[in-house]
Amino acid sequence: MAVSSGEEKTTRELILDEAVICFAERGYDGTSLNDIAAGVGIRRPSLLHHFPSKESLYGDVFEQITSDWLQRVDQAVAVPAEGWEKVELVLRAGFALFEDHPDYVRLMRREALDGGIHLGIDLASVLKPLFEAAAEHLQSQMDAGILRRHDVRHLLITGYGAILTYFSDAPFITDLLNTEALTPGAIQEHRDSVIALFKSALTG
Amino acid sequence: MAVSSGEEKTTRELILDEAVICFAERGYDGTSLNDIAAGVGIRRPSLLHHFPSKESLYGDVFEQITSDWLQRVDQAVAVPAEGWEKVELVLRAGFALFEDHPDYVRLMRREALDGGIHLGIDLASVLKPLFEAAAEHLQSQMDAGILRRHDVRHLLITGYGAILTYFSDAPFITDLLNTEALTPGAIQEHRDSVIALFKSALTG
DNA sequence: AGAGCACTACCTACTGGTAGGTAGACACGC
DNA sequence: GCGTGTCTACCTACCAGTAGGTAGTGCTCT
Repeated sequence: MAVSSGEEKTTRELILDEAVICFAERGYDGTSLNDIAAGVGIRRPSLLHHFPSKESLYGDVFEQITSDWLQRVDQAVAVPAEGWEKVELVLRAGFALFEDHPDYVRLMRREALDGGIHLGIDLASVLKPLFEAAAEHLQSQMDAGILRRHDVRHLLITGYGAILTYFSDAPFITDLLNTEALTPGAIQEHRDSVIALFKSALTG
Repeated sequence: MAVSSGEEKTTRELILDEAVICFAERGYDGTSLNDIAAGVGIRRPSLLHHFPSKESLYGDVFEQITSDWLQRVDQAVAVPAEGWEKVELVLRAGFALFEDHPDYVRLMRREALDGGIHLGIDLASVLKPLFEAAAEHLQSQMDAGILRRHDVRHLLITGYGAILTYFSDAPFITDLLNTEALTPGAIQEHRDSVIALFKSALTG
């Protein structure tokens, strides 16, 4: 074959990509190694040449996702802003992140659904520092009178639920709205709706 | 055995109860008929004497849940009230329903996650009439100037996500809050937080 | 006797994982 | 140049274990 101008993905990367899709779509138990291997175009034993076990493959998938995730959250949080503007920026960043990676969302949701710890993965320990940082920031803004008072932790959980659900339950919401939920336009509508809701609660 | 004073549950009912727990906890693929049978205290073939297949058992579980659900929703909606009061009543009814049956919530969430249609179950078609009725009611209240204007459908989806998530992701949220999420006190706190959020958006 | 219910024993299909082998790429001493 | 050894990446064939489901037996209660 002629030398390609673009870089080629390694088989390992192809497996990880396919695994994300399968695990997000059908869950850990609903996905067989045969499914993933077939998606890549190899046999199961060849897949197990790259990953020692199904569990370790799942662990690697999860690690990749969380690192992508945390990286983008850090970027979003680093933007200098105050009060409601900052909250809106973070909300928008959350929507942008999920819009780019709807599969990640469904996988995270499945993990949250299966409990704090599943296959050695402790979702809460990864997200807790972010949660606490956000809570303390919001609380200080409320104490300073910049934002209206609320129970910050429950407010954050409500925000988490409101955003995550739209993406994780997208197929269901598509049926409910009679519109494809994951089109940029539909996402934008929901985003603006959520932002308006929180704005009315936190400002004024 | 001596005649018990209370009525005894049939084996079929015991199986359904155990199946709800197992399917909610570990999902359809993660639950084996052996798990359910063991929980009831019988063997798998005995279970299959009462239900022709795993799929039909799941279907019956789901049907029981949705009928319980719709019944209680009808009760809640029937209460005469107007404007914000009505909204608050429905929100409270939703929390009460989920608090009584946290397993139902996780099962529904798994169903929503697996897509609108899974094993012949069409979740959206069951919930859509409710969704539409709620949307039209809210819209008419907004048109009459009783409630502040919002995109009602997106608002409803946000409410759905905010309430459902707290229960479906309870184990995860327990870790996040350092408090058992499903205690009456914790649920009440979250309920009040959600109600305050929507009140600030819909009134004033 | 017959219906209902639970049992043991068994089936096939498929799971994650292993064993062993092969084809090609690369480096080496001669 | 050329064999030799080693490495990677894939394959087929197979393993033990478990899944859902079936057949047939026997107990118990009416």
